[in-house]
Amino acid sequence: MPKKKAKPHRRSPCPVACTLDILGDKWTLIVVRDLMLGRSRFKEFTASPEGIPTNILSERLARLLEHGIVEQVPAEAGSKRMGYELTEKGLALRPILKSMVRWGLQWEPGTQTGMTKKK
Amino acid sequence: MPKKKAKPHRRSPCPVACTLDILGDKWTLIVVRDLMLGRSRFKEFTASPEGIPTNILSERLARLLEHGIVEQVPAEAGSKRMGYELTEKGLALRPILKSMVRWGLQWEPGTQTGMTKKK
DNA sequence: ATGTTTACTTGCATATTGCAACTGTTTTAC
DNA sequence: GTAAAACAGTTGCAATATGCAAGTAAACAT
Repeated sequence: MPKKKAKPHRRSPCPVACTLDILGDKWTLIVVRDLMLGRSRFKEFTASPEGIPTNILSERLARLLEHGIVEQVPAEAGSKRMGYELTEKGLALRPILKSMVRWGLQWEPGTQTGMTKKK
Repeated sequence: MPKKKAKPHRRSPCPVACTLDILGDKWTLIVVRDLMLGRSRFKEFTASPEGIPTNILSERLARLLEHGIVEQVPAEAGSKRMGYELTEKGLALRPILKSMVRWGLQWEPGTQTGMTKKK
């Protein structure tokens, strides 16, 4: 077997459950956040302060590709190396991220924005 | 040791990361969804179509209590049994849930609301 | 051509999940 | 009041996922 079949497991038709089937873990939305901030290369994601392990990053990017949330594009014009960027479906996650930012800032003391500057 | 110290582990001061430290898994927001729909008893949560295992539910409710997202109230007036309900902090999660509902409905075919009726 | 950076993969120890069975209370029925 | 049923979990264990370090191969820079 060259490839394992993707799990078509959807726990229920509830849109919340379905969204969590795709994004419901500790790391996926961190990657999406970085993508929203303009990161696109593998190395850039690993450089974020949360320190995502490379095997996890690799697996999450593959899943996001599979679900059409990110796509691969040449990292630089004419380069063979690839970067990742959000599709329209991925960009549509912005309200979720935004509401999480608001909730965190309001209810979890010590949180703050701006430590994940682009450079 | 009567009790294990709660993990004060916050991966970074980012509000997204912090929110995910608390809610970032497959089940927690399902429980919050049920609480928003008016569920409050242990049995009611296990009755949802996703079928949360009882040990997971137990652990998640404990964590939500710990973070002040839910509180315990007598299930019925004068009853010894307790139910759970959202605090103000918990109710403040509504925008997150709402944006997940919207995203799921728009981008994941086959999702629908209304299958989790109160009774 | 050689060395460095990038983008991963692999192996393995540890932690988390999921399942089923079991336990102690509380409530309901008689 | 007593017995049975329902409720709210806990416990044990197998399966899966995570986290870490080390390794590898292609791309790029010199």
